[in-house]
Amino acid sequence: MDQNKKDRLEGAGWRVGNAEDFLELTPEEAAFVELKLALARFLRDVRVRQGWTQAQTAKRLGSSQSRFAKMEAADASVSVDLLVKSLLGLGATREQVGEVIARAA
Amino acid sequence: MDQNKKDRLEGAGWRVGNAEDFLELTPEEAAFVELKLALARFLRDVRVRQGWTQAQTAKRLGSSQSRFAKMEAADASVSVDLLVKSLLGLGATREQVGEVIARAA
DNA sequence: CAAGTATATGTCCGATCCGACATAGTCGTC
DNA sequence: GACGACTATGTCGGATCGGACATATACTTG
Repeated sequence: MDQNKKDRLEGAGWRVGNAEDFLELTPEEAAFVELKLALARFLRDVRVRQGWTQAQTAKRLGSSQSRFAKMEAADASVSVDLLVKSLLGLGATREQVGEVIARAA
Repeated sequence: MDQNKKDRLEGAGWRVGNAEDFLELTPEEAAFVELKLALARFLRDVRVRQGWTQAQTAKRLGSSQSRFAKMEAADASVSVDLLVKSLLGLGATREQVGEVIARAA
């Protein structure tokens, strides 16, 4: 968010910050959430790059469209285990998974 | 294992391979196990480097010595979530976690 | 706008996970 | 070899996860 918009919102009575501030996460919790989000984004990238639907991809993994949607959304009910297993199941390498975790925004 | 030893064992009627062969894991499953083992080793490194016992470290994390032992052993009852959360809780960064996953043996 | 296709959200329940406790094994010191 | 400190293993009950289903929302096409 640019500074202008931030100022305007705060001028209008809004408090502006990141998820860490808003949800009052500890730094570790924030890092964990970021890590999950990075994996979720990567999962979507892998799927979209192949031109697959969520339903198709879920079937490949022996899962359901709804759960796969939650994976891509980094839903609270989705574990890092599931994200990593799914990525590996779609052909991503351990190296790629590590890179995504290490370097993602 | 060097080739000599491998030959001797196989000559004696042993089949020699890695965990993947022995347990008949798929490549994805093998990669997932390796990933867990890498995190478990890193967790032990972090603890030992600080000169802490398992009990001390577990207490810091709000867990128990027995569970922490299982973490370091990459026990089947330990999730990647728990390993990652524990590492972050001990001060490791997301970048370090990613590097360990990407580059570990 | 109806129908079709894709994605998102809420809920259920069986499966798995995790902290805790008990106890067993390991190692060094006396 | 008894003791103490540390680590490993087995088990249990409560908590969380995950596949499935139902349903909602969003977009496209005729």
